Amino acid sequence: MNSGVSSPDEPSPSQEKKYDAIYAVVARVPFGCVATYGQIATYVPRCTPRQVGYALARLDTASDVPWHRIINREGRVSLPGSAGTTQRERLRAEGIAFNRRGQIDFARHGWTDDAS
DNA sequence: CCTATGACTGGTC
DNA sequence: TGACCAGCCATAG
Repeated sequence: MNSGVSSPDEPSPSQEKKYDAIYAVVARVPFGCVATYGQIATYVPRCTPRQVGYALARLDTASDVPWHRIINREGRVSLPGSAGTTQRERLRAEGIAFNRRGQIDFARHGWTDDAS
């Protein structure tokens, strides 16, 4: 029966599923490569870069998703504080190098979905 | 219900 | 390259 819960459209699972699409694309990024929020949003219909950033922000640093491979269009980490430092460390551990300005060269590590 | 903010992007100057 | 503006969706108060 009712159990006291109406659950008209159970929003909880629905939202998680939507984020799952974003995580799936992020997980598609190979080792030693990086992608931008817009790039991820491009692979997820009805999803905007804002949404991607929000989905990743809701993630945990110990998540199974390689969120550290996601950077902004400037080729730089957008995470504030220690979180950004941690991301740089991870990228560095994957063989990703930074420019003189601390930016990543997309021509060198820019991920392309040519394997789709 | 409305307003404000955010791990953003694209176009224009 | 950097600054400004508008669009986008979700979460928080």
